[in-house]
Amino acid sequence: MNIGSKGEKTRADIVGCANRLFYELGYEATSFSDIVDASGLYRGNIYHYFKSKEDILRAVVEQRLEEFRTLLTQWDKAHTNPKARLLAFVDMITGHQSELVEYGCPIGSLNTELGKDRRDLQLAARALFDLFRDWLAVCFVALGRGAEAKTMALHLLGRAQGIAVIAHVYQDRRLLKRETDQLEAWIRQL
Amino acid sequence: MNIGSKGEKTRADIVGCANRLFYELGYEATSFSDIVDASGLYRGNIYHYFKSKEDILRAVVEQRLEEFRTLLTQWDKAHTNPKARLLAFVDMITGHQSELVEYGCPIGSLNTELGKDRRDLQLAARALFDLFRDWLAVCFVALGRGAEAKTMALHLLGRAQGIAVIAHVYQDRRLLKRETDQLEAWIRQL
DNA sequence: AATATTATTGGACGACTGTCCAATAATAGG
DNA sequence: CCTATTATTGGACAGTCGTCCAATAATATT
Repeated sequence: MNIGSKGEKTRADIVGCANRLFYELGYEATSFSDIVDASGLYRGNIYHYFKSKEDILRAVVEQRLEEFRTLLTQWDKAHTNPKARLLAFVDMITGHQSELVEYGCPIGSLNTELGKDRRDLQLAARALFDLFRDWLAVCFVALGRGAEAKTMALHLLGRAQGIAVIAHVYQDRRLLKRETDQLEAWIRQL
Repeated sequence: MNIGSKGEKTRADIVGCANRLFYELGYEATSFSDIVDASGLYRGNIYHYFKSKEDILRAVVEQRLEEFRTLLTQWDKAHTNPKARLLAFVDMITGHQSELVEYGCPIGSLNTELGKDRRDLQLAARALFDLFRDWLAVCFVALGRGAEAKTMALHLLGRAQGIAVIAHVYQDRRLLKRETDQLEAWIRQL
C-alpha cells in the first residue's frame, strides 16, 4: 500500500469511523458490524487492512496520539510562557465541553474501560496519558518546579479527569466551567 | 418469596456474584454465563429471580446503595465534627487502595461505562453519586459553607474520581497516597 | 396428607459476535 | 498492453450472547 493510494484513504476512513464509535459507544460496545455500517465498506475489506478489532483500536490510539502531538506542537508555538501553555491545556477542556459532557474524556474513558479486563490494550491507550503528562511536566519544570514537576503533571491530569467524569455523569456544563475556572486560578497563582 | 426463605439467599448470591463481576470486568464485559459460572446456579434459575441482565444491574446498584448508606451512618455515628466526617470520606479511598488501583472506582467506572450508550441505566447508577454528594454537602453546610455546599461536594467528588482514574491507569498506590494527602490537607485548612 | 406456591433443572432458541476466505475488480509497474 | 500487486465483493463460519420455557423438585399453606 503506497502513500497517497486509494487504500490509504480507505484505511483512514476505517480508523476515522472506529475512532468516533469507540469514543461515543466505547470499545466493547462497538461491534464490528457497527464499523462496517458506519464506514459503508464490506467486512472482508476491513479485514484486508486490519487483522482484528484489537488492531483497529491500536490504530485509533495511534491516530489520537498523532492528533494530540499536533495540538501540543501548536500550543508550544502559540505560547512561550509556561503558564500560558498550562492554561491552553485547561482551555482545551472548556473548548470541548459539549463532547466531554456527552461522552466523557476520550482518553480517560478509554483507559478506564480497558483497564478493567484488557490491560494489554490499556497499556497502549496509556500512551495518551503519557503524552500529556510529559508535556505538562515540561511546563512545570519551566516554572521552576523541577523536583515535583511529574507529580504536579499527574495532579493536573487527575483534576482534569475528575472534572470530566463528574461533568459527564451529571451532564452539566456549568459544573465543568466552575471547575475549570478553579483550575485556571490554581495555575495563575503558582 | 418470603423473607429469610431459601429463595432470598439465592437471590443475594446472584447479586453478590454479579456485583463482584461488574466491578472487576465491567457490566458489558460480564456475560450472563460468567454470572452462571460464578454463582454455580442454572441459567433458568437466575431468570426466575431476574427478568434480564439489566434487572441484575439494578439490583447490584441497589445493593451498593444500601452498603454505602450503612457506611455513611457509621461515619455519622463515629464523628460529630464535620471535618472529621470529610476526612472519613478521604480515608475510605486510602483504605481501598488495592481495589481502586486494580479495578478503579466502583461508582465512577460504572457510571462512565453506562454513560456512553446506556444512559437509562446510568441514571440508576448516578444515585450512588447522589448519595455521597448529598452527604458531603451536609458536611460543608455544617462548616458554614451553606451557599456553596453542593458545589464543594461535587468538587470533592471530582477530586476523588480524578485520583481513582489516574491511580488505576498507572496502577500506582503511591500516587494515590500523595493525592489523598493533598485532599486531607485541603479539608483541614477549610 | 393434599394442595398451592415457589424454586430448580437442563436445555433450546434466534440473533449477533469477531473472524476468515475464495472469487472478482481495480490499479500500478515494466 | 500485459502482468503483478493491491483492493473489493459477498458470504460462510463456529462460537457466544441474552432470553425463554416446560418439566421436575422442594417447600408452605391449609
